Amino acid sequence: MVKTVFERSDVLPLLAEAFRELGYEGATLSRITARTGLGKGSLYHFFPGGKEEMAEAVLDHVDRWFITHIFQPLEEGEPVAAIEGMWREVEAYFSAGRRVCLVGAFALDETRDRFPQAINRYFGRWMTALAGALARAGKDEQTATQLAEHAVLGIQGALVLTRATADEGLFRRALQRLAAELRA
Amino acid sequence: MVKTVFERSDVLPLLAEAFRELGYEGATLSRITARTGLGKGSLYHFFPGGKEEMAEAVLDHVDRWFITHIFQPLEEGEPVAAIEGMWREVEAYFSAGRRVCLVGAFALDETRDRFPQAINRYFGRWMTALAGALARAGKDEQTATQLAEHAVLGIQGALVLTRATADEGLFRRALQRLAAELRA
DNA sequence: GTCTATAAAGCGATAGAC
DNA sequence: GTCTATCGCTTTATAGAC
Repeated sequence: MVKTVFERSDVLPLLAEAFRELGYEGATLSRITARTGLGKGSLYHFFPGGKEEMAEAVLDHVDRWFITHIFQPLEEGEPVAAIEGMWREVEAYFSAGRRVCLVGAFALDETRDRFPQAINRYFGRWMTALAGALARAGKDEQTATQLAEHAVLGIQGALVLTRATADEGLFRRALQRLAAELRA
Repeated sequence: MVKTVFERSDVLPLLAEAFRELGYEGATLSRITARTGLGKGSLYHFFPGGKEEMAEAVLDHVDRWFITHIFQPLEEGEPVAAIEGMWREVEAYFSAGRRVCLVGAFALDETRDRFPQAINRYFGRWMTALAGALARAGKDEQTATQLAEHAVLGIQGALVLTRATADEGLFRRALQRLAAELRA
């Protein structure tokens, strides 16, 4: 008999994908088991707190990815290059709109009330980091803040609409338009 | 004993609110019962197809509201006034971002695959109607289409971000910015 | 670390009295 | 049209063998 042994870090991406596609309520343990290949025993071994701890770990995992690839470059790097890099990373990460934003999806329904700090922190840091980069790139504070809000909001909207219409071109077009608005 | 008697049309708004706040999976029959005040017997009397028929009826109910208050004015009315009216109606309907878009929420997770036509039709008609109004207001076809996409996407993104950050000012600011972009 | 078996609770749905 | 009782199934979670 073949028995594959996982580490916690191997499970997180699969778990994240399950929550993204199914939502918190829709991601039942049996479906998670089917997608990850791990039995309940293993899942509860890694996440003794059950489903809620799984979602917490996934939110943290996503947050760390964004800190490394998006937030820190915006906060510390050369602003114009960091902003252009952000658009590339976003398009790749969300797979041209086929993939949904886990944090945005959690925000929409009652799942938000389970993880309010994580959700608020993610979007707050994204907007603050982007506004900071825009300010360093020469925008005045108020314009920078408003543009950052506009850009992050536009990404979320593009994800909703891409999934709703199944038009992948929409996501690409939206990102290009948003990027242009930040350059202007 | 007091027994309140409902009609199907009385139930729909309550049902819509439940699906909006809880999502399709999160809206269990017991929670629906608690929110509507109707027992399962009554619910199944009105919706013999069960939960799926309830959601279908709610989607249809929402669609009809938008047709009356947003789509038809955009399609048939004086374009500039209709577009300004749309912003007012949207701000009121979504209650300054406290209320979520049912169709957008359904689009994000696997619920989309239950009601793909309804979801696609809603956003498609919204964008087409708005693009038409923009064209009649003087924009060239391509600009009109792109602006319409941009506006509808922006509304959805504003809803996600408003719920995520609990900042109601964000929704108002976003609508004002989007309205200005359509006027320009 | 993985699995299977099992518990208790909740799920959507149905039946039938009123 | 409303209610309660109940069905069969799935849910999250636990226990214990390996």
